[in-house]
Amino acid sequence: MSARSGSRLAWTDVRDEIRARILTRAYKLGDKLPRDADLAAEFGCTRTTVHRAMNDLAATGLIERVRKGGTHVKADPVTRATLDIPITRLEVEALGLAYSYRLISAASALSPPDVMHRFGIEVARPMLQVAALHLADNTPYILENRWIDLGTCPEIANVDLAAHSANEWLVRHKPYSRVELRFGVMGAQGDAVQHMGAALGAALLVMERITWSGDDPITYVQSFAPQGYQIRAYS
Amino acid sequence: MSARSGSRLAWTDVRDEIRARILTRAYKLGDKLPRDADLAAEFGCTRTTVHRAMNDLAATGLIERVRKGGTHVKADPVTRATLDIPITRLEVEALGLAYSYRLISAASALSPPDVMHRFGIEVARPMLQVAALHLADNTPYILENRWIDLGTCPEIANVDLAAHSANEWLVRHKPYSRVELRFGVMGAQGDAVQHMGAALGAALLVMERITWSGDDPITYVQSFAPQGYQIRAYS
DNA sequence: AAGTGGTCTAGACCACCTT
DNA sequence: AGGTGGTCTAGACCACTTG
Repeated sequence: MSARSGSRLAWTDVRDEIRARILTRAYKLGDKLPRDADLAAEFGCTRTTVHRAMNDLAATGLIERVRKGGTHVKADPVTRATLDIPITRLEVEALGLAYSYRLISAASALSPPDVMHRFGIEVARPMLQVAALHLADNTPYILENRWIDLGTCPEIANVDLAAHSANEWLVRHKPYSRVELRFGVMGAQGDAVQHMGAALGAALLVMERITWSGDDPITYVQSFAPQGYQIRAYS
Repeated sequence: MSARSGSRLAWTDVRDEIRARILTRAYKLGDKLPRDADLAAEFGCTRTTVHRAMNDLAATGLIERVRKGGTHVKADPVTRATLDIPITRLEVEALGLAYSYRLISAASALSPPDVMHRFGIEVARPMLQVAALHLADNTPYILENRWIDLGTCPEIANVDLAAHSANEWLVRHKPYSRVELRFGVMGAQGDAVQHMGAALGAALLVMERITWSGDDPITYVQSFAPQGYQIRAYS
């Protein structure tokens, strides 16, 4: 146990000790762990403290907890990590590069089937479609093709999208309650070739972001980044 | 407030109410929120319950908490999401496809500088380099180029890597305490062309995974996936 | 039906950071 | 220096799910 003797036991100490037992295989994959109450007795702390430690381990995907079923070390561990995506302008500036932004087009239209599918809606809704290019030191950084729900977000119609990116405006003015991200890859074609100066077929990272406020669609963005762009996640 | 009248207030109700106030901009970006104790009084619950609700919101990146400084709605929100990456075999099988695996090469070597850099170590260590191909319905699914630390993980030398993928063996036998992931993109070349049957320059998703047990390196993998491969994250 | 984790209260003390 | 969030205890009740 890593707690300094004399000091009270912290929940992180309990967590680290349990994790250590799993790492050293004192508890093996699939094993059932003692009940919270028994661990609390062993560690000389409250069940609440053990509970918090176990909760943290469950959140990282190392263990699984089921009422009455008890706590088990996961038999098929998954690699779980957390991903932070800042506002694109801040991301560029954090790299020490000069940010600029160019509006390509903005037009109202009913949501096409693929966009409806992403949002999980059955009926087409009026949306604003915005294409824009983010640049770093005048080099294309991210090309985005975005759909914004005009029902959920009517204010966007009055925003000067040539001056402020929809990315930044939405993040600052329309907090979401749920988000889904998808990452993939494709060869450059069409707009990407035209606006990013990419060679036809050049490798592009494709990033899709879908956000909702409750069950209401906010925005769906398809972003394209050239080779060299990197996304980081950590545990 | 969404709690059924008569029932006790749950921490999720408090969280949802606070979140709703942020979404509706009753609390604006950058605003300071009331002290936990005041919110507890308003909601008629304990400070502990408010604390748990606020902690959850802080974990999703919506608010920021500082001792003595109080709780603020984040002024520069980030899109935060969680990513799960299963064992590759299970991922393929979950798609309803037939999984197979082919060992390409395995050889001991001292860690080269780029690998040391990924692990954040200064001194070269003996490692096992393993190249392997995962297939789905006999089509190349993921090509991986892996380095395994023989100091942290000597047992790997006795594993029949032609029969079991290092991916699965490590995940099952060497739980990590920390992981870092990176995603990028590149055009196919060298091994990718040779082993995946990719056209030269074809877009490939590059996924790097670095794991540690405490401060000890476990493995560094560079994985390549062809167009069509997709990674999902959610909040 | 019963056992296990999940949550809430009430109170206390602590640690950290801002003022 | 003082206020705020962070944590721990002790006890109770609840909810889910398994045997």
